[in-house]
Amino acid sequence: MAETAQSEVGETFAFFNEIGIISQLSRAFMEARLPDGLLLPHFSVCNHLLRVKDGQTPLALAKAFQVPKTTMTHTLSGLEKRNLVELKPNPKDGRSKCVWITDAGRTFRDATIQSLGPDFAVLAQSITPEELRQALPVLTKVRQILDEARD
Amino acid sequence: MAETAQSEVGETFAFFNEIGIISQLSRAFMEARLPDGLLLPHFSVCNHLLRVKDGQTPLALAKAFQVPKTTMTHTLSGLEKRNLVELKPNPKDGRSKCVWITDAGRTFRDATIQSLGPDFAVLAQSITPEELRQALPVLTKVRQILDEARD
DNA sequence: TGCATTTAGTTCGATATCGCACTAAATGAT
DNA sequence: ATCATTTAGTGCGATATCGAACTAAATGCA
Repeated sequence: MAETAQSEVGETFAFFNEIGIISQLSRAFMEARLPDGLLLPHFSVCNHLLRVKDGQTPLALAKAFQVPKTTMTHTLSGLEKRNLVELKPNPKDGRSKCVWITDAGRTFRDATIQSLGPDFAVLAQSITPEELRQALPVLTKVRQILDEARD
Repeated sequence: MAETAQSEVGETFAFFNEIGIISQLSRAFMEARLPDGLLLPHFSVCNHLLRVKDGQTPLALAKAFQVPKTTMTHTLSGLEKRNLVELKPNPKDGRSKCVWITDAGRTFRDATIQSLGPDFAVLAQSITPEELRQALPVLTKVRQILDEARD
């Protein structure tokens, strides 16, 4: 253990540092395109409901995004207030609910993706989709490791 | 533009999605090791002051971490209250200040890195430093692009 | 020099995030 | 069937984050 090079520790920190800063920057970019009081988590949930599937429970969504369930409750209440999602009772479980996207929610998600076109174009000028695609497996692997280690 | 494949858009989203979740997870891991009311930004600032250099202005730190200056004010006030950093007037500029790490700040940073040893060991079991090192250039490039585009 | 503009930092208000404690329903063991 | 335990979601309080407006100092320009 004492053999673990200091430089490796430093590089690991650097790795997570970059991750954190990119996360912050990309979030700011996205939110600059979103209307009124909607933030990245609102979009992410709508996108997830459409990309993956509808009718999931709030807890399943909280796990998918790795946020505490109270945070998901808050996010969903914001979406519901704007009629972007609908919460119905879960027929399989009386404690639970199911989250369904609405037409307005789909429209919101599509419009947001549209509005990001210019930003993606700028990004694509400097970095190829190949390069991003190349990095993705490592990121996914790191995510899975952290995910499993979270106990 | 219309030629831009849908799949590429999807992959770009996936990329930033992974980034966001890894950021969240790694932050949670770090904060689980930190004492009392100290959070990741507190550690990050101390680490930066030691790794890069001491005596920088709050604004320089805000830019380094890509956070609004009001957020940095808040973070620094937390560090100062615990005597982990010291804020002195900037001799070159009467409006400004310089942030210096204290002995307690150095101790805090070293102890935190120590305490992360086990987590890093777990990580290293599943992914080699080589793999992280491999992904780093892409991340740095993405960060720089976003950074420059931020206007 | 005098004055408009820019810049560094803070204050303040709004709200996102999250831990803790709680309720109600489901599950499991006897 | 009964009752302890677990689980899904919410309410509440603390605090992190951030935008807008403000103050004071520096800068630029006439």
